[in-house]
Amino acid sequence: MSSSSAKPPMRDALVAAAFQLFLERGYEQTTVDDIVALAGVGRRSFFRYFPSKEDVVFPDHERCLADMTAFLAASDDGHEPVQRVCDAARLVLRMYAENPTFSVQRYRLTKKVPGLRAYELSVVWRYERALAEYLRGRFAGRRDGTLQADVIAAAVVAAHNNALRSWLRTDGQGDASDTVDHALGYVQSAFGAAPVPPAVPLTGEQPEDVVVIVSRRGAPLWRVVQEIESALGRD
Amino acid sequence: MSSSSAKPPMRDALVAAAFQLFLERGYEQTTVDDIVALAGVGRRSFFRYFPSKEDVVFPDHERCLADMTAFLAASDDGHEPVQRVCDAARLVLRMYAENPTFSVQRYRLTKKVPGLRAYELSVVWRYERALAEYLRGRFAGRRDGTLQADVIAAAVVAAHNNALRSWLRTDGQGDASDTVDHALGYVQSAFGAAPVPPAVPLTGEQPEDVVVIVSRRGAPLWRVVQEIESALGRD
DNA sequence: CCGCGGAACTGCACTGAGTGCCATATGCGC
DNA sequence: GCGCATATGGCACTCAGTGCAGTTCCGCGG
Repeated sequence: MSSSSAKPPMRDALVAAAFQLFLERGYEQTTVDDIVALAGVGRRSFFRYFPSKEDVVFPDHERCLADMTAFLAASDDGHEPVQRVCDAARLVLRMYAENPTFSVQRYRLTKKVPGLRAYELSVVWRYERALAEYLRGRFAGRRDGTLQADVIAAAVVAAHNNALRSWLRTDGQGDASDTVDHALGYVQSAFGAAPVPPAVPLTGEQPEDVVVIVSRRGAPLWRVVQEIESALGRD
Repeated sequence: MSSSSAKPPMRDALVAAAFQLFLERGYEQTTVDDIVALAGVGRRSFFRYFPSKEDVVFPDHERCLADMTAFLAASDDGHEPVQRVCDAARLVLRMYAENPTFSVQRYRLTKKVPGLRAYELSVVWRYERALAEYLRGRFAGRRDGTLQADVIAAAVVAAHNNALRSWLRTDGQGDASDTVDHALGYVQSAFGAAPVPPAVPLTGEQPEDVVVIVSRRGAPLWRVVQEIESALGRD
């Protein structure tokens, strides 16, 4: 809370002016000079707040990435790693959900402008790296630890983005959390691992190629899957 | 083979001149004027062959992406989808393996220059989209088909990149295929690969809060999950 | 009230990427 | 030779981004 708690109103004015122009005349048709003219400030000030023209479209991702890094750094061994990175991804969703209309406007922009899509990729990549680095640490001893970390981080980000986009396509109606929970649940069911009071796998006297698993109705899916995996003797 | 089989020597000369300068003085310290001066051509010609300065670093990705798209388009229902996208990813690896020293030089460049990393991301993203689009088509009827397509595509790309990078870090020694096969094997084991006879959900006379699912030992995990979901009556 | 130092802001000139337009060359069929 | 298409070169322009110097604003001690 030391570095960036004070809000410069100029920053917000620049963002507002920029989006107004982007929406009415397009991103590439708007020059930085146009933005600063509308905001009534000097051109040089723009680049003091935003290192590039693209940055004004993602004004809060720097802070969000810092939040995510802090969140992951505050983890301990009690946290299930996959669960933890899913929760970290939810931080990003929360940021989007805080300003639905702004997020939807930005979504429409990035969907149309290739340059902004490319920039968004580099932003998302930094989230993904943060998740992967955390997982690498947690999977340190494991065989193929870095491989698993990279793959799981990519899967979490992909699931998150899939859900986020489908929410954005609905103009921010409905509950974004539900969509994302469902998508992340799929990832957890694929890679799942979780510290949980167990469902009970019962392997009775069955024909050799079948396994019977009994689980609670209403139990979370990933938990059921975990039981299946161990009952099937997977690692 | 119609569009781009004839190779303009000028293109290759530009790439050679560019990399010579990039390696001896760095990417950002080299201007396009420097490159065209060394290659002995006009500045305007550079931008005829490469839409941007970054493109000269990835001269063959456009062709490779086209190859991948064609490869996926030539698929039929006999191909197991996950297997197929893994094979498509191997096409990219093959391109890298064709010129190990060039690939290693480029890797060192992209590792150091943020602008090139960002550009590489947008290249990789297009591969990922190609894989995801293919999977979306194959998963068309399936519940959460697009979600699964996006996640699996991301996982395949992440695994491929993980293996590719570790190979590049060894200066291109050893067999890249082995590394990538292993990495992709991990993804296939997580998302299942083989086409399998269906599992049979049996809901007998159980106490009300339990469900019994019988599945084949060795069935792919996603298949089991599907059975579970429908047996639990989820939507 | 005055001066003073620092921080925020502005203006200006400069580099370099990328584009549009037109001129020129080179090749080829006739 | 001519006409024509294509490849290339030259030039001027826009715009993003940077370095530098000047200015305004504000708090603070005298």
